[in-house]
Amino acid sequence: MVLPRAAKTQRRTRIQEEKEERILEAALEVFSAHGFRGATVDQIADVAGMSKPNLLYYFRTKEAMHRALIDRVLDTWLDPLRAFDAEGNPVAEIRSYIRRKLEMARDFPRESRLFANEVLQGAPHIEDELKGPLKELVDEKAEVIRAWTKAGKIAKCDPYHLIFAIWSTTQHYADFDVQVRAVLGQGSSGEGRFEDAARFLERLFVDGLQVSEQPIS
Amino acid sequence: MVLPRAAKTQRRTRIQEEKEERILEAALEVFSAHGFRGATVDQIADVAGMSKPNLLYYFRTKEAMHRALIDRVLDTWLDPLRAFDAEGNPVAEIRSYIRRKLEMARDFPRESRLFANEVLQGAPHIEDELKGPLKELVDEKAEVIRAWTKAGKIAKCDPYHLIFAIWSTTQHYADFDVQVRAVLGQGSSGEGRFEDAARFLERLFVDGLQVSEQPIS
DNA sequence: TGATAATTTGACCGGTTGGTAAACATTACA
DNA sequence: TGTAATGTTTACCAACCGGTCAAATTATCA
Repeated sequence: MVLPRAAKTQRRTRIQEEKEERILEAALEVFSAHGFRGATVDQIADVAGMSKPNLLYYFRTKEAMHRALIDRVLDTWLDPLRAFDAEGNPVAEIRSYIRRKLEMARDFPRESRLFANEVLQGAPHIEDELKGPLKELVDEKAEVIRAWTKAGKIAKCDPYHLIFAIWSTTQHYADFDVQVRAVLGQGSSGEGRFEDAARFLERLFVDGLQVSEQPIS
Repeated sequence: MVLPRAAKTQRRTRIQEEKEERILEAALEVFSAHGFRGATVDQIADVAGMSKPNLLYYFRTKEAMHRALIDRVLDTWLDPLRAFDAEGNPVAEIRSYIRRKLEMARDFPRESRLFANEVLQGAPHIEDELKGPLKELVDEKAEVIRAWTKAGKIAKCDPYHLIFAIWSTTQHYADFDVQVRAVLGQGSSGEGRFEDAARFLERLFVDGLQVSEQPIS
């Protein structure tokens, strides 16, 4: 047989799982760094440590690899938003969401850039995911937030733009990492960056910039 | 002479200025939509309405075009931050900066995406600009903000992360436009999006999410 | 073990890409 | 007007890219 391929076999061989794993890891590395068009199959094969035809034995096309990668990563990427709890304390929930998102920007910057690259260029490969599962999840959580504002538990605000603001501020530290580093300079290049960001963002979202304490004098 | 090129001639001919203008406009369109690597010279030539060799007569290489485009756009892109006035009212200055940045995201989304694409992929072509002029400008304005916090005019906060937060939240509406549209759905597809965002962001940065008025009941 | 299926590889292909060479056309200007 | 500089085009190239193919190698299991 010349075309068993992963898709046709009922059970995954040990070797299949291992190789597909290695390929997707390499694909994440390359796609996140160069975008879909900027990435080359040779590059991915090289990072995965196998020949190009061998790689194409497991994923027929570059698009198939990208699709498989998106499918695998999207779910875990949305986990923090799913954890948003309608029953919890509003301010604590938002604070916790910010913290989780920031941790993901720190620990999984490649995943963040994978989506950023895609969305930035018009989301040609993930339009359905955006309009489908993503929108539904956001709609659901926006309703939770709206209930909180109506109950007077947090300040009245547009829940969608609140979510956008949390996304953008946290993912900024993954997507625009080089810029953040360039501006902060060598001094703050360690992990302290994320702790400072966490402190700032928690305060921003909870208190805003209005003076909350009187100056010491 | 076979190599007069723009660089060699002392004075720019009328025709040179016109063509270079058209080329940079087309380059902005294509680079911002596909990134440096994703853009092709043929595409740019097509959008500019001229043949590829003709285009390469004015800019020797794809890189030269990109470089010229960056140089031209970066200055105006940083204008809002330059307008940040140390003598003004702190809260009013920040509010005004947010508004300007949001207007730029609305009116010049291509410029925003041009930089976003570049930075996202590690800023291989603008590293010097980031570490040089950008960092210096940010350092200067951060000092202004720090003075405000020390004087107790606004809440104590890290000025760098404040600037990052304003950048990310405002540019989000340009860079991640398709995602914003997908999540908001058809209903809010008009310009109202930006007015809502402006209202939300002003409130967020000034007041935070803490309840500032008692619920009506 | 032997045969069958699964995996891997080198050679290759057609299309695209950034860029060039040189002939041709147009403009500027003495 | 004539001519030299400037601008434009057609044809082309070498490198690269996604993907194929058939042969070779390795794993599976009766």
